Amino acid sequence: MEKTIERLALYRRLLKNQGKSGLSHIFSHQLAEISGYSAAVVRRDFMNLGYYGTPRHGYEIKALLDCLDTFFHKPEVKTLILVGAGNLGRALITYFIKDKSEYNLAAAFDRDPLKTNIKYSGCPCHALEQLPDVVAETGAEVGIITVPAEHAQATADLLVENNIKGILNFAPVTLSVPETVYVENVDLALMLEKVLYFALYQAPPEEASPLEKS
Amino acid sequence: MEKTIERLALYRRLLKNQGKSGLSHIFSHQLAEISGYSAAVVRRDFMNLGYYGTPRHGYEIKALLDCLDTFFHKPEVKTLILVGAGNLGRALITYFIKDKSEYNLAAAFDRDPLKTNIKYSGCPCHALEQLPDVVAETGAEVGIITVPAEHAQATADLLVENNIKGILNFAPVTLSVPETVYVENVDLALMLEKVLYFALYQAPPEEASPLEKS
DNA sequence: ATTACATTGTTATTTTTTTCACAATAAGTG
DNA sequence: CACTTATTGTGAAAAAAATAACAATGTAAT
Repeated sequence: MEKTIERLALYRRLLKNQGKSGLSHIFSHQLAEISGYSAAVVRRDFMNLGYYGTPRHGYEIKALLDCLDTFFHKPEVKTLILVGAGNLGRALITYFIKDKSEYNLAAAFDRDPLKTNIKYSGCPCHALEQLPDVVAETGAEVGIITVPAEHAQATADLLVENNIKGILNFAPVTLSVPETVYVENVDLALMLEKVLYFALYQAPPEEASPLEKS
Repeated sequence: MEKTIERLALYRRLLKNQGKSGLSHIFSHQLAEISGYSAAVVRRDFMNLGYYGTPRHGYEIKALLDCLDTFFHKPEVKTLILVGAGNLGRALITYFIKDKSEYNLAAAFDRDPLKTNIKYSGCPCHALEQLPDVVAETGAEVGIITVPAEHAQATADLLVENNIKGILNFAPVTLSVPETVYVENVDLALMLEKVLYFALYQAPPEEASPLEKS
């Protein structure tokens, strides 16, 4: 159900934006249109979620949103930390600090003294040594890694030692962590490589390719 | 074969780094270890690629890399552009400009005059109006979108008009483009949401969950 | 009421991806 | 040269995901 959960998070955001348009209901094919998936996938996802619409009227946006919020435990605001205040790290601080109501980016960390004891977009950046204390005080449970590749594993180890349960990893490294810790890798170079491949060397939807079974 | 191609790009990078260690051969289980996939997946991927190893010796790294380079058309250096020189955009410029040998990030663009006619990490940033000329001159084929959500579709339209064939989109918006254009979405907020969900509300590998079929 | 029908919920099918399992292979050993 | 063994290549099975198809539903129109 991993794919379904990814899409549910997307639907939730789309519906929150859509809410502003004043409509009270939405059809599976409309959500399909704006999400880029098919109507059948949308209906199946809601079936898995356990939310039911009505024929002719579709899904009631408000109730559906409540259901999605419950699914994602949404009144709870979870606390995050970020390690690595380089260019990408600082950009992500700015990116995530905006969503105050959804997450609480409590602090950033860096090993470089020149980057610490400063606030970036209002988020305090501490020395790495302070990570255990800050995690203990703030109750942070999820960490974002934006350190250079060579320090990524050590950073992950530090996070794991301090009871972080989930990691969003931007370092181009396969992290080794206990299986109780969830890691999601965001490998920018590989994503670009994929775009290059499919955009330039692959016929549009599904035509001939070197890998095709003949 | 989409998943296979994603992994092939990863193997390629791992092997390039591994190359420094001086070893001439590698086993499927070793590559599995460092890539985080299984040995069976690695072998099947190479089978699909059409590269064959030898029992007892495994895969010859140099020849395998040559094969992967060919697959990804690697002597060719493809030209990229980036639209949206905000925090994230500038961070990505720094990120991608390093890989001179793999890609050529020719230029960035922004609608804000304060951000244009400057170089970021050596990459010139122009006004949006100059995009058609710059694309024509540089032959850029792939674009990176890092503009705010409300301008993302207009940016995509502009890229498409100028014959861009692939887009790496960081705006939290489902872009609508002709199906001859390949779009890869990188939705940071959704990825964080996924980590939160699986890290905090989901038993480690595959245990009970609200979505589980009972 | 009755009818028509747009839309849902769900089953069945197909496709894609992963896992399993093992015969085939070739390198080293005695 | 025969024997052992680690490893590959791949068929077959399983699992996951997407697609197709359609009966059930309930709304609205007549």
